Amino acid sequence: MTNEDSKRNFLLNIHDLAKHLNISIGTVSRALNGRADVNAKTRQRVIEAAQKFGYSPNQSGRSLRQGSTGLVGFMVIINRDRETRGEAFFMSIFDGMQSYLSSRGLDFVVHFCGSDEDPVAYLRRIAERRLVDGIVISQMYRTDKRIDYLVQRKMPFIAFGRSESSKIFSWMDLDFEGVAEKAINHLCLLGHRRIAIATASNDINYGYVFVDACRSSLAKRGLSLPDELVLQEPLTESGGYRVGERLLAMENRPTAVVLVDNTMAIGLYHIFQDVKIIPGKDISIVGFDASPNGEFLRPSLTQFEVPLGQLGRWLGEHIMLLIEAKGTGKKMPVFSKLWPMKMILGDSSGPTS
Amino acid sequence: MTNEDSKRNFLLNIHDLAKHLNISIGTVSRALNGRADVNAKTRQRVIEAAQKFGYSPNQSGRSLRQGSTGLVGFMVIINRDRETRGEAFFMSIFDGMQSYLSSRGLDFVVHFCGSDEDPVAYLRRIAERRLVDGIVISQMYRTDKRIDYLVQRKMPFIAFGRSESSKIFSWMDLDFEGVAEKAINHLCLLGHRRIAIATASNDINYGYVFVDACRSSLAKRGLSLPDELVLQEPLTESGGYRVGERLLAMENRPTAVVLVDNTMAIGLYHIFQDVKIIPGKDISIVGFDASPNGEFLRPSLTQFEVPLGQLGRWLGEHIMLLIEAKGTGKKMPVFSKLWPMKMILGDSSGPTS
DNA sequence: TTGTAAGCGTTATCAA
DNA sequence: TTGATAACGCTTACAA
Repeated sequence: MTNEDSKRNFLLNIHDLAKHLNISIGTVSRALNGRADVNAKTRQRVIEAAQKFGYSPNQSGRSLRQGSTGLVGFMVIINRDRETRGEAFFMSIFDGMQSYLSSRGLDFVVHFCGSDEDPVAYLRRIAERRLVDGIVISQMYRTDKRIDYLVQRKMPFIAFGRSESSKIFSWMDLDFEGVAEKAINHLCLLGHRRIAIATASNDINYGYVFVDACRSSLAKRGLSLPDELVLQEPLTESGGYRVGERLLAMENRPTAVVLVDNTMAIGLYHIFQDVKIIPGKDISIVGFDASPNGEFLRPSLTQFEVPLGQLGRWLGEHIMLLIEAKGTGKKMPVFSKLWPMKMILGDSSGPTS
Repeated sequence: MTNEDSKRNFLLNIHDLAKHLNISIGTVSRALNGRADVNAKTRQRVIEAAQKFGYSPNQSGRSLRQGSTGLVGFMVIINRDRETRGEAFFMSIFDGMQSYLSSRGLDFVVHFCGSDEDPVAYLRRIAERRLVDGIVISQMYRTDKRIDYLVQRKMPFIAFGRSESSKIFSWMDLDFEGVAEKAINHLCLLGHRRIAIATASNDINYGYVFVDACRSSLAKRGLSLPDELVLQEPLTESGGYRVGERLLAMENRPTAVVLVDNTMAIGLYHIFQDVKIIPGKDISIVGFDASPNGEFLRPSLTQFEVPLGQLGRWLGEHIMLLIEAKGTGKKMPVFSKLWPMKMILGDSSGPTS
C-alpha cells in the first residue's frame, strides 16, 4: 500500500469505527444491520458514533459480500421518443417508484442511454457488471432484443410497454385498448363516422398497439380505418402540425382525429388556429395522456388521465417482488398489467355539424 | 456457503473464466484491462471468451479493490421545480453528459430525490455509501446545505446553479446576467420604460439572481424595478396565467414583461388570448430558455437558446477532472462558469404603441 | 509473460 | 452477547 492517504482520503470504514468504540467489526456490523443479538447499549453507541462521523457501510463491500447491490435501475433511452413521454411523464413515475423503493430500503437509479448508443449494449453493460439487482426497461420496440437478453440472463426486470416476444416476461403498459375504446365510443356517440388516427412514425410499439385497438373499436361499430387515415408522424409539435396539413389536404376530410400523444396536439392546434378551424366545432380532437400540458390548450383538450405516481409505485413494488423471489431462489413470478386511464372531457370534441 | 446456487445463479466470475481458459485469474484481469504485459494471443482468447459468455468484471469487486466506482452521478430533485426546466431540459443535458462520460469509460447514473425526501439526507446516503465517485447537484437553493456537506467530505462535485456559500466549490450556471441584459436592452430599444419581471415563488436561487440582474440592467438605463413589478408565481402554466391576471389588474400596466421561465409563457399567452390582448402588439413578452416548446407559441416568443448537449458535455468533462485530481491526490481544481445564451427574436416583443 | 497471493470493506459463520 | 475469521470478485505487486 503506497498511497493510502489519497485512497483512504479521510473516509472511515468499519474498522475505524470499531477501533474508536473498542469493539469488534462484527459487532458494529450487526448493530448497524439491526441484528437481534446485540446489546441494546452497544447498538446505541454504535449508531450514535456512525451518525456522528457520517459513516454508512461501503456499498461495494456490502454488495460483494451479499451478492446483491440493493439498487434498482430504470433504463430510459434518450431521444428515442423523448418528446412524447417527456420528463413530466417519467419524473412522476420516478417519484412514485423512488418513494416506494426507499420505504423498502432499496435505492433507485436511472440509467440514460444516450442517443448515440446501442440500447442493447448499454443494458448488457449494466447487467454484466452487476450494477443493479433489477431493472425496469422502457420505450419498448416492437421486437426488443433487451427482453431476450434479460430473460436468458435471469435478471429480474419489468418491461414498461408491451413488446412482441416469444419469451415469458413481466410487463406493464398503459391501457391503450381502453383509451381507444373510450375515444372511439365518445366520438361515435357524437356522430363521427370518419375518424383519423395520428400515431408515431418510429418503431416504438405502442403506436401499433394503439392503431390496432382503434381499428377494432371502430370495427365493432361497423366502421373501418382505412390506411390513409392512419397518419404517422414524429411525436412532436411539428409532427402535429404536419398531421394538420395532411388532414387539411384530404378531399374527404375526417370529422375527428385521435392522437396517441399530446405533444402533437400543440402543433395541431397551431395549424388549426392559423387556418381558423376551431377544435370541437369544425373538427373534433381527442388527445392522449394529460401530462404534456394538454390541459392548457384552448379550447380544452379531451384527453386521458393516468396517475403516474401510483404507476411508479406499482413498478417499484413488483420489481421488488421479482428481486426477492430470485434472492430466495424461488421461481420468479410473472406479472402483466394494463394500467387504466380515465377520459377527461374537454371542449375539443363535439357533435358533427 | 449454503446456497451457492441461488447466489451464483449462473453468473460467472473471473475464476470461472480463468478455469475455462486454463490460465490464472491475474492474466484474465490483465488481459481485460488492456495491460501491456499480456501475450497478444492470450489476450485475444480472453476477450473472445468474455464476449462469448457475456462476462464483464463485477463492479463491486472492482470498486472495492480500486477504491472508486467508475460512476458519476447527477442528482435531480423531483418536483422542486420540475415544471420549469422540465422535459427536454434535463434530458438533453443527460444526453451530452452521458455521451462524454461513456467516451471516457465512466458510467453515468441519475439519482432522483423524491418529493417527499430531504435532499440533504438523500445526498448523504449516496455519498456515505460510496455509490459514485463524483456528482453533479442541481436545483440549488439560495443557501444549500448540500454544498457544505460535499466540501467537507471532499467529494468531487459540481453545482449546476449558483448558491450563496462561504465555501469554495465548482459550479456552472446559465448566464442569467447576460439574458437579463439582452432582454432589457432589447425592450428599452423598443421604447419600453415600465417592465415587469415574472419569477419563481420558491427559494430556488436563480429567481433571485435573475431579478437582481434585471434590476441592474434597468438601473444602467436610469430605470427602476419597483417591487410591485416583480411577480412571484409558480413556474407553471397556471403561474403564468396568474402573472397575466396580476398584470391586467394593475392601473399603471407595464408595457412589457420578462419571464424567467417558458412554461409560464404558455399560461400567459392563454389569458392574453382570453382577453384579446396580442403579445408583441399590446404588450411585449420576452421568454427564457427555448426548451419547453416556446417556439410553438403564436405569435412566436422572443426567447433565449442554450445548447444543452454541450452544457452536459462540459459538466461531464469537468466532473471528470475533479475526480481525476482527487484520484491522483492532487489539489482539486475549482471551476466556475456562466453558460451563455443567445437571444432568438420572435414576434412577442415589439415597439411600444 | 504468467502465476500467486494480499487486500479492498463488508457480512456471516462459528466458537467463546 | 461478542470476537475472530473466512469469503465475496477483483486488481496489482511481486515472484517465478
